[in-house]
Amino acid sequence: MRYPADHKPHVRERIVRAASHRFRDRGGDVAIAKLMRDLRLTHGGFYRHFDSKEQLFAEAIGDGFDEVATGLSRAAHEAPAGGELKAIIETYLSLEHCENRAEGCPLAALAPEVGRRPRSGRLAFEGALRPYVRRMALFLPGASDAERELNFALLFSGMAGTLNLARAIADTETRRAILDAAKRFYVKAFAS
Amino acid sequence: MRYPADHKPHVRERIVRAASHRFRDRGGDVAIAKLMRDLRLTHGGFYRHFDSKEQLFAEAIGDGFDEVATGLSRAAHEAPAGGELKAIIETYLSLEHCENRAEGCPLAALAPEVGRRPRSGRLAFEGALRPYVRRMALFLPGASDAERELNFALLFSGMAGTLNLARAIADTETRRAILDAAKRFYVKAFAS
DNA sequence: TGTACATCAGTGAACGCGCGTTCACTGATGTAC
DNA sequence: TGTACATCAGTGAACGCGCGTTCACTGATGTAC
Repeated sequence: MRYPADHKPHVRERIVRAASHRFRDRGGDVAIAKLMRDLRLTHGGFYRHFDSKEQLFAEAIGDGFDEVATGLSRAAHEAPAGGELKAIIETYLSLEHCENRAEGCPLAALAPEVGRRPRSGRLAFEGALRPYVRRMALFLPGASDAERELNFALLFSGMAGTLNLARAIADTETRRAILDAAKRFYVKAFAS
Repeated sequence: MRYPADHKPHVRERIVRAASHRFRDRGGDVAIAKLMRDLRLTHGGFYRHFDSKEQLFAEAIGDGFDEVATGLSRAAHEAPAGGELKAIIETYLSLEHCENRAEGCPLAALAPEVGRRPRSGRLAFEGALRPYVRRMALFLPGASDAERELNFALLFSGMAGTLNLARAIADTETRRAILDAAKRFYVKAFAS
């Protein structure tokens, strides 16, 4: 082969990673040609790696959840013992997460987008969400897996909604006030 | 004039109303020509009423908040005394609201979309949001306006996030479980 | 009252643009013999 | 070892499509005189 054996999967991974950031930043409004150009490739080659933009979208969401779960897990492990969940909540609701959509939680950035897609797209989303749920559930209260997963749904969907409200507001001080109030609220509700 | 005096504002209102439903249903992905066709008009006439699609978007959001505030206020007034906020929460988190994006809360359907727009778009959003805040704050706990408005931000952004998660999930039973858990959670946190 | 003109909401062709996807081609390297 | 061919990731022109916006035009009715 004219490229090293691991060349193709490596390029594919770069495409997914870049797409993951762009989709979170811009919603569905991502052009294949521009995405490829940023990676010093041309749009024609895209279809050597993916069947369609739709397939890329599904994989990009999975990659995004993985990236965020890793970041939040790190925050938890750096926290003092017993303060893991508090650290996760405060990291999720930080001004930094609010201002960095591209590296942020796909649940916040893309859930409405996914809700508008056909059933196949929603099933792909559920599949991508599952590892995120499992990794975060480790830090959540609850007597059973089912209970912890329901707590994940409540806590993370609530925080995602608050993040979206903060992002839709122009004034930084109002943003900060909302995020801080939400930190207190969710820490009290889930991590006390 | 070749049309009755109130013809133009009446048509304008019909455009905003229809756009409000379509934007909530489909996000930014709304075509002016199709929108006008549904109203038995042609796309050319659109620009007699609006400067741009952007302007329509801003007005449509305001109209959507008004529609939802009216629905939630009605639910509150039909509730037994003392149960107003509980009724609002249970209406917001109902399967019916979940399944009817087009008539649903713009905060859930459009906040991420707005967060991606330039500052002018976010300011327009804040302006459209304000009457919604004021009308809902009437039913919220808090010792001052500021406190009630912060509670609005927490409760409604949280519920919006949960609605978006439920909408992104394919399975109806999982949806219902999440919505029911959220009802209990938010009623306990804000209406007890 | 009658006539000529002005108004303006609505029409539909047209423009320019960007997009997702296809496809014949390139060219560096691997393989067969 | 050397030569002819196969492979296939990547290229870039092209296709077909839908969109936001513009603009010359229509035609019913109001106004000026």
